[in-house]
Amino acid sequence: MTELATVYNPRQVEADVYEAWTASGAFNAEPADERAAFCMVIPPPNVTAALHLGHALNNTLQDVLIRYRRMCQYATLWMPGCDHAGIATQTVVEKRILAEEGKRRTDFPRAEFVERIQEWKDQYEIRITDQLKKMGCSCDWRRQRFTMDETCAKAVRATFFQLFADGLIYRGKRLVNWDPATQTVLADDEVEHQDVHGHFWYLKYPLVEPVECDGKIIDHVTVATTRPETMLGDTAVAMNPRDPRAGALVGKMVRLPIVGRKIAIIADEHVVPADPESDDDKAKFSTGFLKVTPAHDPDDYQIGQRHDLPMINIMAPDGTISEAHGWEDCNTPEAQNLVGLDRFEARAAIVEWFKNEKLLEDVRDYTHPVGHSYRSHVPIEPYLSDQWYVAVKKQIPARSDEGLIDGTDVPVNSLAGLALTPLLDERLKFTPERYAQTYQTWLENLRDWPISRQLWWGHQIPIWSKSGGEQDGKLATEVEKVQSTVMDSDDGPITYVCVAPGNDDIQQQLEADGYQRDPDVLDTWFSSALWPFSTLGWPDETPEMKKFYPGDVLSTAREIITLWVSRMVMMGQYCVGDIPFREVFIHAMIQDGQGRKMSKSLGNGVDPLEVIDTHGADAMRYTLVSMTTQTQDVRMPLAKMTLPDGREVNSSPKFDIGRNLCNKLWNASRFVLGNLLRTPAWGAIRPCDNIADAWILSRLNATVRDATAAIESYRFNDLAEKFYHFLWDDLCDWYLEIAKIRIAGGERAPKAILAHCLDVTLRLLHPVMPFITEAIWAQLNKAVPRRGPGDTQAEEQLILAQWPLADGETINPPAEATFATLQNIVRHIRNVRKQNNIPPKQKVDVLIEAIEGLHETEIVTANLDILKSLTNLGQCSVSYEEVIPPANAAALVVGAIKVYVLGVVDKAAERARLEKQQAVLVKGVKGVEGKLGNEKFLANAPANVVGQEQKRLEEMQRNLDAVNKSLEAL
RNA sequence: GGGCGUUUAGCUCAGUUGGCUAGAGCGCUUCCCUUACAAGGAAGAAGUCACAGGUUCAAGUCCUGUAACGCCCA
Repeated sequence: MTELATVYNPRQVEADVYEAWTASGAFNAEPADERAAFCMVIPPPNVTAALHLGHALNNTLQDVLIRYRRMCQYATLWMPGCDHAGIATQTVVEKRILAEEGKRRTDFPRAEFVERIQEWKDQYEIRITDQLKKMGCSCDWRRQRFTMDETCAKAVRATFFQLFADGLIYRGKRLVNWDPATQTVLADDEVEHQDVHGHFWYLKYPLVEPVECDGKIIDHVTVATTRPETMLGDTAVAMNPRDPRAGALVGKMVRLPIVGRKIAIIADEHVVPADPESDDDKAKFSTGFLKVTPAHDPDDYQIGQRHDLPMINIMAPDGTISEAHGWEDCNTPEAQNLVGLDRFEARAAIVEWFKNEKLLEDVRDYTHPVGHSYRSHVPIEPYLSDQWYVAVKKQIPARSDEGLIDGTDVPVNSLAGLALTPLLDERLKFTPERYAQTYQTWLENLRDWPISRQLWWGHQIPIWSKSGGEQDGKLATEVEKVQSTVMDSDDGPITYVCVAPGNDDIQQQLEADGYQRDPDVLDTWFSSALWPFSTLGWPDETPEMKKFYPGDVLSTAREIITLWVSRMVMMGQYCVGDIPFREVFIHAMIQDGQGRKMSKSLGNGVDPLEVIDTHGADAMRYTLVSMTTQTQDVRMPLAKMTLPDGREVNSSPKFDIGRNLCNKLWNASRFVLGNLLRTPAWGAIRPCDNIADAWILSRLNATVRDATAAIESYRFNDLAEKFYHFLWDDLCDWYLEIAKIRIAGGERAPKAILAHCLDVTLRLLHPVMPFITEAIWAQLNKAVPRRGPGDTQAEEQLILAQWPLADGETINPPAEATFATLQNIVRHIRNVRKQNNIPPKQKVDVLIEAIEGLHETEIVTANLDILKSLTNLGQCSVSYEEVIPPANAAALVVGAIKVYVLGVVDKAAERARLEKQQAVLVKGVKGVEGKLGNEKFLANAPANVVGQEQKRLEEMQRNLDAVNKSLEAL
């Protein structure tokens, strides 16, 4: 077989094979296909950056699933595409333009800047697509989508309009997670909590009039705070009503330093009384008095709501102190001095002021978690801001059931309820199951979803507004195209109009009438949530929607369960009326060799294309699949490797596993292909007649059975392990070696068995290792187009071939047990040879003592040639009489068979070998005897376990006797 | 603070409903370039299953607690 090189070279194979798949349309999904559908959507990678190893893992697993289903003859669709990733992409491009051109976003007209981001997107979309293709991903590329393309945009507009019409979208002034660096609001889950080493500052607030309390005159109260700068916006001081001082103090007034504002002392349960001995930091550091800043702290906001306190915003959106955003009593010179300072500068200045005024009572170190922007990494500022929200726990109009989901405050017919119900009904399943809890807890505690983002890159919010409350008559007539509402604001009533997609004329009319479009864009997850059906053409009733929705499986990482999975289910239910997938598979996170997240800043990232360069795509895929266990993290020790072209890249020796397996498969195939001349038809052979044939076919079918079960239950590592073991240990180490001997002896049956085994192996490995298997398949088709039961013509392309079906009748445990006897004899003889330092090339003679008529005996006598060849024997005779152990012979016992290896001269070595065995056996016998002597064991253990132990004891005893005899004979 | 995960051979990890004389790959030792493969073959060595209790005839596996590391949520 000269056509195949002795070492597998993926570079020579991968591009051509991928091209062949594309050319034959193997990836294409057709809605008219009458077979059952199987559909997955790719979790759209962000166009922000190229794919990393985590993407490689996720997309490999998806490709395994889709290829498996394709081979099971489903009408498969794997929908590809990318996500515009609003804030991330805009930030990256802004940084780059600033670095390269020294220009800021605001130096460009909006359309022009968006155009620049678009260029970035185009470039990375191509790069990402290329990466996926190199990995072998079998997506239907004709259908590739982008979350901001026209099709997806239409779905976004339609969904937004429907939500608006249902009253589920509202504008609210709320405390939001504000990122002063990127100047946008973030959702709760976009905030990362990090421990920060900070301080508690103890500030004295003077009472307007001193108060007598417990016989002492009090002229001030002391509040403890980690954020002194917010004191400018304080509108109360709160204390716990059970505090003994509450009677004297609640209702009294305090004069706020710097500002001079008079604020009241109020009573609220939320305040933790001071307790220096407490383990709880809140009590330990508390003074019993809490400054209340409703506009700058979520807890204070709640207190403000309860006590109807004013909310004073003292900051500008960029995080500087400002009197222009709701702070009206900024009159004192001290306060004016602070205006314009950054929040952290203001903090220092205020602490300094308190110190100088002798109003700083104490400073204590304090480490506490602080929310940071997942994007800019600056501390989040709780900020009062107007934003659009989606009401997630509001009853959806025109839906009859108004109850709550048991044990929650989630209405069945709210968006959260729509996402939660399928999980509780078990229509939606997570693998591993534990992640269902994450999903459920999230939804049960869900708060309204802020969807506006102060960005330019994204879906601009389709709302036009004009101040004034007069309802335009025109607007009320066409409710299918236009919906409007009037809301109050600080500046009086404002009319908001939402326009359905495809009504440019109405939009133009509105703008002519003085309406202005909201400049903000939608949260990226809004469009991502629609991905499973926007990509299929919803809201139009396309053939794709009919055929492929709902989809089947979503494969993704755990950190995305709340951000994305929950919202897809929510919107799928709301928009289409069904869940977007039945199963969610959550894969592990790949860490580096030290258990750290892979990241650019640590320099421990791995580019899948570089792994493909060092090891090949199939090797990468196999290794990733074999690492996919049910745990949540896997480690990938990294190593620098040098490519033939001199580039030094990050890769990992772990990928050697896959590369070695590819090479093994390649060479085993070379051997098989080189031995297929005059292969008999399957119908012409009798595989049951030969123990090795019966054995390998049993192993083959058991492997098919186990591998299928593994893939069906997402046990990817199991899948990998099963076929690895079959290919390497069973097929190559044993069957191939035996086939060599038999073929050399003129037998032709092994050729048919080999062809069939290779055929099924290729099918089995194909989803994981598509390139190499497809390449070998083509060669096998040339050599033996008909192979295996039925002798039918093999499919032209492996990618479209039938997944193998395990034939239960061929799985043959007795044959496997019998073959194991042969294997054991071989292993024992080899062991004796090695332990006695017999050179590999030196033949040794063997005398076998067997009991006539036993099945084992027949098998051994029928396969003496194989035995001789596998262990390099000279003479090999069989005796049915008891043999007197010859001198210089090593004795072995395998079941009822005794083997004497003759002429073993190294007495010391042989004694060592026997004594070691003896020790193991003595220990084993003791252990089992103990068990069998225990009445409770006999009474309680199931009969088969007891029987098994008895059998084991007999066998060990027999072996021990033989070893003892041999030792004596020495 | 709440939830989750991990701890098994030098390294990376398996170990389904308890039945184990605890497995794999890499690495290690010894031998072999045998006409599929040295990215290979053969034979080996190597583990107090984190720790402490408990349940059971039987615990790596179940229960309780402890410790270390990590992740998510507040």
